[in-house]
Amino acid sequence: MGQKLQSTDDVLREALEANGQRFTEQRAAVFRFLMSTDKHPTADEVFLAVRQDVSVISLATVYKSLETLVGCGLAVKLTYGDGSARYDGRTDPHHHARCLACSRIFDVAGTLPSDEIHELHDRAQDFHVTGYRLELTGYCSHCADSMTGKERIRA
Amino acid sequence: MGQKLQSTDDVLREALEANGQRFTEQRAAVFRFLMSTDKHPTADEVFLAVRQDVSVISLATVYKSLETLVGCGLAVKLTYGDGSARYDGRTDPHHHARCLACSRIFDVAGTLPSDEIHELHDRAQDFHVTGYRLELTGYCSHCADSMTGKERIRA
DNA sequence: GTATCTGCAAATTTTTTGCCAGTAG
DNA sequence: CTACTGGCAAAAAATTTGCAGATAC
Repeated sequence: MGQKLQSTDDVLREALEANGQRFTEQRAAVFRFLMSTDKHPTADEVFLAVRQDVSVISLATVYKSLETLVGCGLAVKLTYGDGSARYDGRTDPHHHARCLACSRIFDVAGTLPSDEIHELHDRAQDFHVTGYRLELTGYCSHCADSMTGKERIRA
Repeated sequence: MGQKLQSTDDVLREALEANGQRFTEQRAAVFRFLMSTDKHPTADEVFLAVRQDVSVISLATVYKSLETLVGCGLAVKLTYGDGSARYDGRTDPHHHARCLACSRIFDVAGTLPSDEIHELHDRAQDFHVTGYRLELTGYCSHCADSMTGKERIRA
């Protein structure tokens, strides 16, 4: 709770200033929550969690703050076409695994080996690659257990 | 153009029947259009294109048809959190590259080498992997050309 | 002091749904 | 025949926006 060397708030303040934006309590609360969870919350979930932390914040501000964080490279927006976008506060390289049954998203450590990344750069001719995103699909252990095995056909 | 052995319609009919669904002219038109383009159209774009082909079809039906195709494994739904979902009729394994400037999506041939896929399976402990999706981000040649080089910072 | 940010409510955009008539099998 | 589909228009869900007052710097 106290101030450490380079607290979460400091990281945010620095990133915001680098992008010519101001540090506000609302943005800090959103950022703190994102950093504190390995869930991948929707804007609405962030809103519900953060409103307990900060007395007042509106959903619109949460949307704006999240967009600001993404713009500063402090968060990543994930979409799956099933309802709402999700936000990930982890900025170190990692992958995601999404359960096709319960839609939860799990982190998977690691990155592709650099030679594979080079290979991809080469294959994407005429395209200047700056990043990539890898998502596994399948079934989490919980959902896999509660299945007979017959429904697990569609990838 | 004419009917070959195993026409596009036949493929569709077969897939639909396998999933206990009926073959209809609307679904066929949507499917034909999806197969005929390497763009990655939104539902609305499919609607606009298909309504010229088939005399009457409604946007709601396009949505329903696309969802049916996805359910039969004949199309893939892609979302990027910037507006609408996009649909891809190519079902052979390939990757996508998305331009951060113009939002267009390009196909990138190939798959990950199988040892890398095994590696991913292993790393995603307790998760039954059935598939994956790899997306490159960056700038297409057209957008890269029209940039000074300074704006190309954010990945 | 001033440009930027927040909150509110209204607007937009995208997608889904209910219901009746039409049609595939 | 009968259940599944399509069309329509209305609803729902998610996200964005305009503006006035508050706030960071």
